[in-house]
Amino acid sequence: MPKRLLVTAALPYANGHIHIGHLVEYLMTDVWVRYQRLQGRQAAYICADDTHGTAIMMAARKAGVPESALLAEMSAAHQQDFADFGIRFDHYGSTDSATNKAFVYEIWAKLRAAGHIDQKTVTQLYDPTAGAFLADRFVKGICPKCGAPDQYGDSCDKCGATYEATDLKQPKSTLSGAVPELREAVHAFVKLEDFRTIIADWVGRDGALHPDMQKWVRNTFLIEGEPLRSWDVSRPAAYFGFEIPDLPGNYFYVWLDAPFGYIASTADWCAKTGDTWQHWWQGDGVEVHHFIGKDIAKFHTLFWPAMLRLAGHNLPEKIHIHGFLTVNGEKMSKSKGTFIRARTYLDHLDPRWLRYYYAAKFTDGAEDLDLSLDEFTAKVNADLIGKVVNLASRTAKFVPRLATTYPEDGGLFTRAATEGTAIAAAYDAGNTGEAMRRIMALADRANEFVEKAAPWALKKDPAKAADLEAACSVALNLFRQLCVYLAPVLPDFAEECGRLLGTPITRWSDAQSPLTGTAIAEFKPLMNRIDPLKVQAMVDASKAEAPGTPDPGPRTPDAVTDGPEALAAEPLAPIITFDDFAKVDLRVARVVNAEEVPKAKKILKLTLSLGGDQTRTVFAGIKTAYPDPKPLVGRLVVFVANLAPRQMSFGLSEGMVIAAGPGDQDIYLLAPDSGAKPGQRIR
RNA sequence: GGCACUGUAGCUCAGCGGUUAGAGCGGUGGCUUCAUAAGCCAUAGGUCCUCGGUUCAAGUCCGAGCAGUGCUACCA
Repeated sequence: MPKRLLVTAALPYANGHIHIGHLVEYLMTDVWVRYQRLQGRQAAYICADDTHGTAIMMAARKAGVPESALLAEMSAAHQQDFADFGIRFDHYGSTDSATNKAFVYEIWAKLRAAGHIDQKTVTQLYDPTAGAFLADRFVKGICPKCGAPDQYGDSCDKCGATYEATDLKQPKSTLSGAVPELREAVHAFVKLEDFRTIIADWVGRDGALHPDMQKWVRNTFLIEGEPLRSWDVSRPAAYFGFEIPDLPGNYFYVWLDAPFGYIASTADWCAKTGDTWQHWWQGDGVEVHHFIGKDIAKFHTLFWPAMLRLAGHNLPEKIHIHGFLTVNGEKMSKSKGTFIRARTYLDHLDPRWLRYYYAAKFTDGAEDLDLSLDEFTAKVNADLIGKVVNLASRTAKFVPRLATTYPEDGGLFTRAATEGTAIAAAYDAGNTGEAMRRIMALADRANEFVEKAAPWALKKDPAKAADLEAACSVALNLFRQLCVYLAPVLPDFAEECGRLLGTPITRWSDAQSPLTGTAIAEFKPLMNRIDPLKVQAMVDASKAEAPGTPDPGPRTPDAVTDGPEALAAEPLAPIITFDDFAKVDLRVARVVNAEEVPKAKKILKLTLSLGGDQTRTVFAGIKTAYPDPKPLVGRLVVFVANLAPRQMSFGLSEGMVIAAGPGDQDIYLLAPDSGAKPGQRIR
């Protein structure tokens, strides 16, 4: 007996617009849900905006509006973007709802009652200007171990030391730039170890996770002899979220309430339809399927099964985990115009093209998926236009109706009907790419048939009218099969095919028997081919949207408009005295040797000359930006000469070189103008 | 360094113990001109990363190594 399916996609954060990376997940889920429905299964597709947390709070403050205003606007934008890509949710809710609050309060009561909560006083940095405690990522300062500046509050990016944010030297809030002060606060922790067996059993359940992800969870968290780390689920005010009932002034961490948004959104939907949420989350008749990206696997594979079990709900039947999107083989890049918002795509291109291209790339694994814009153009044009649409386009207008008995076709239709089983299995498993390959193979065979039957030749000979009708009836029925198989990906192909052949496509089994005798309506173009110029226009528009990235090319100084992002990302530090500054001895130095360090991904070993026979060795974390050390040799750099030496696993580092930029590829060494001599002091 | 994944035609990938290793795109040559310059046929192109092992038989299983990717560690 078929089970009902409750399907969710991850809840997009209300702090930004949907982009083509998000769409991987919502399209993957949409295709799967549509497939299941074609098979006659009852499926609910539930989503919502994820609304809580510090980031939303700060965005609202910056905009000078209440959070609710921000949320309403973003929810509307999200839903419009999804709708325009043909992503059809049964309900799109919000985690900032009374329903969700009730679910969160309920689980909280259960956690308390069962003794799964620990409370510990945590000394944490507090931003008096913003009036908020600072999560690790909102504090920057000097690493207590190695003295590196500009480090986040949890670990040093330079020496790798991990520490508490309170250990940072000269900390400052990235929210306001204020100097944080120490304040004590009680935090609540869920003792995750209490749920170890539940989690391990669920992870081991056949089919719950892809084997690769199963290994990941086991190797990363379920390590023998190591208890699961307790999970800090509370945040002191100010925080945008639900207040904890028995800890006034404290709020639930966003990742506690966000997943309950799946259930709350279901409940809100059920309230409209007269159904009950229990009908979808409890008992034998239903399976829960979550679609998520690999970045949030931890929350869904550890915390969530534990919470669900305690709440008395079903554990997920399967968590479908996908990888990230790359564009042209690289991470999406604002400056290259490959960070493309859903809306920007829609302004230039047909959403069905992306639906098909993504579908052709989906697998059941968590590997990244590449959108090669050239391949995108070629594949959509060749497959959808050249093979599928063309099949109808070249046969539909020759005859007024389909033959009353299905003609002999050499077994083509039957073979394609049989192939439906394999295609269905591929869809079901999430191997949509395989499904697309099989469908296109069928399209190839259908076009071969048309080629041999040559209806355009038969048309010229009135004596062959019966043959003409037969040929077209076969071709159009093969086309219809393709439309059925493609229906989860391209629902409007199926719809248009229904109109063309006078019989709607409503079920997967419509591909099992040919249509006969129906009148053929006028053929209308189903889809246009992709014009590469439009793809380029979309990329150009995305580039233009990217802040602070003027087009390369000749620039005059007054034409440069530098964006505010860099400063906003890291506000100015508190005022210091000249004496403070004078303590830092900056020197011009020449790189006399630069080499890679074995076993270090980010480190280069630099030998700096201060003139004469004075040299210093520095291990600098700049390799990501300067992968080849050779060109560095000979150039002048700015060197912090009186920084305390630091023993590192590679050797002794005697200072540091100064560079700008946030990290990774964006690191820019400073250089004095020509004429400066190694050893000269910089002041 | 740790854990994992990947390495097959120019590109994207399929094949995961069994005949001469496949598809699509791209290349080349031809045919067709019904169709949104679509389609069909033919053809070139491969040490299936390397080295060992198991087996009657290995891209396909095992071991080691190399390379790439992701997470993680190192990163004054």
